[in-house]
Amino acid sequence: MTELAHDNLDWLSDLNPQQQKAVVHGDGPLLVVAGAGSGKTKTLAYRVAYLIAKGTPPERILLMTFTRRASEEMLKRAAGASTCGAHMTGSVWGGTFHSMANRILRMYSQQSGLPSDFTVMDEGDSADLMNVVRHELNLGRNDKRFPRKSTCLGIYSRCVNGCEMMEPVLTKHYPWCLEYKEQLKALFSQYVIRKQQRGVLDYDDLLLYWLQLLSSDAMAREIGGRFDHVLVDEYQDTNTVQADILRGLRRFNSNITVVGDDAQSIYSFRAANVRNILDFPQQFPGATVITLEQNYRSVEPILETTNRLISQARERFTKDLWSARREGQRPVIVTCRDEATQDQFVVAKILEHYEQGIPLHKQAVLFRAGHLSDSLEIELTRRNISYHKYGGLRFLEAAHVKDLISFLRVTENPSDEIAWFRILQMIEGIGPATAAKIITHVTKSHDPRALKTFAPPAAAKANWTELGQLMDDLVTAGEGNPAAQVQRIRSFYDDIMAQRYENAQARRRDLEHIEQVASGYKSRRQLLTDLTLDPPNSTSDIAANPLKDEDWLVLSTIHSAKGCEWDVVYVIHASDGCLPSDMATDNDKQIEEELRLAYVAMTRARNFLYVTWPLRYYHRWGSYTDKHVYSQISRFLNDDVRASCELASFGTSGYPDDRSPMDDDIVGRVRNQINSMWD
DNA sequence: GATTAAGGAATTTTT
DNA sequence: TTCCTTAATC
Repeated sequence: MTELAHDNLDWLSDLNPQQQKAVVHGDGPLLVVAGAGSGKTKTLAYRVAYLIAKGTPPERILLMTFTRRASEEMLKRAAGASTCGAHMTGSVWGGTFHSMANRILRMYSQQSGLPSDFTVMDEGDSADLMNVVRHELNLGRNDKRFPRKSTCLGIYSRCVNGCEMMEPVLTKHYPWCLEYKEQLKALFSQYVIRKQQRGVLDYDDLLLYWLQLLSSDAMAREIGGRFDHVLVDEYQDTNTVQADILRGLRRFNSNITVVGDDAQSIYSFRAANVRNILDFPQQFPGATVITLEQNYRSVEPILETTNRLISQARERFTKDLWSARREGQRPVIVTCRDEATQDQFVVAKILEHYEQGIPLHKQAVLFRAGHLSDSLEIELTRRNISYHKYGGLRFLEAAHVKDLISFLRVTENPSDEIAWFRILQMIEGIGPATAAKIITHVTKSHDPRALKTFAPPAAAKANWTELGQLMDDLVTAGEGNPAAQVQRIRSFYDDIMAQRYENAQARRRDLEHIEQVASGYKSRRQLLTDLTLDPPNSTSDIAANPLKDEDWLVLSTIHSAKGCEWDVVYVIHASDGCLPSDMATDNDKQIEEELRLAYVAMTRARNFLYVTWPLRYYHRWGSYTDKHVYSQISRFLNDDVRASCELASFGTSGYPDDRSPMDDDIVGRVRNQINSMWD
């Protein structure tokens, strides 16, 4: 490493030999297979710092991560590690695939055939638009079994993200929809046209348009040529379109670094494809593969258990991980009498560790699905233990929040019909039919102020002028100062909200939070983009900061816990049916993903790991009886795994049974290719 | 054409 | 229980 010495790269000595090799890798494709807790973030951060130190201008580096927070975190570490400083890493292109697509498509909107003011729909809006089109096409009129809107969108999304035809997608994932194949094709084809007419994109379109743009040599040269190095984190969770985008970006330069762990691939429901990481060496010929196997996170006994757990998987890159942290408590598997007992156990342990000096925010409770923490949350509230919940039902999906945002959206893009629908239906006396008429009227002039020139039905007169005035004010306010616009909207919307929904007080607080968030933005467009592409993932994230220095416990879905670590981890509801989820036991592939999910959950623990499962589940509805079913322990906690753990029970007597731009043609081509997918 | 009432179906993970 | 669609009424 003579080279390092004369460049004063002393800070590299922080790394182990494998990490160092990855960091100083020269040109050409590089795959870093990084086991859980093996210093993956550090390695990627240091590589960014190294590239900059070696003279790559930061704005010529593209760093793609799973969340924006992850990229901010990484760049902060890069700045801290090296001598290059924060001012350098500040200009690295960092973010998610979707936010990067948004940025690129804004720059090249003309070449993509998109209006410059296009807006991005979230999933709910996309499903609503799908539904509008479905009714217009008269599909499944009197057919109760026609797939529901979210299922339709799910099928569409799978086809797009997995680059697969309808037939195999339906056969594999939606066999009960096979008989609707032709109707779905017609629906999707019209859905695509409708989005183009309205200047809206769904999540999938962001990737799809980006990929199509790169299919032209000229654009691939132009866009790919902006970056000397492309780095991708969590590569095991990318889908086929994303892998194709990377290949498109690297057609004329092979500097690409991907980091991931095939044992932690947990997003196949979003069409993520483990093959991307397994086949990387074939897809990018000449790739160097480096494996990181030393775990810095967990104590040895925890690692012993998680190694045994993941050994049940069939195809893997990674070998077993080893830890230098020898001493430690073995994981504890706790059988509880029922859910309430499980809550009692978890709370008691949390307090016990807290007394021992581990603050709440260094402890986390993990679970498979958002609702599985409902009863625990009630218990925590009762005991006055504050917590932040990540994942599960999201803030932006609440009706009143979507209502408010709709006003911003139509101001930004007056053709956004789903947003208009929401707004217009709020007005007393306007239903779907009148709303549709108004939308046609407003869309014609592409100006929200055109509302005033529409004669409303008599029943709607009262609020009509007020709404017109609001739209006037919003247009006049222009691009800037979105917080003031939110405030103006609230003055109109507050009464409507109070009338339409219950607990207006709580909802009002939500809207205040939005205003607070908006105050951090200079442009309305940027605010809207971030709200849809990078939504706050904990309700308390967006809360004003009165509780800022208070200590809080973390509750999280396993998916949202990816990449995190805590001193103490509680994995609750480790019973068959919850983990693996009943919804995902149709085939081996799904079950194997559930296994990886269990692995991700358990490898988040540094010092203490508790895996709990309730023996009885009471029926949720029909609380008048005490009917219950017995559950069995998760099939993943087999004899081998259990042999490495302590077994305990709580509230039960004894341990139960085991059974337990250059190319004018691009515009047309992109459009044609996207449209022809459904012919 | 809008609103409300009643009946029926379903129930994960997230950009 | 909740969400969503459909049918009946205003």
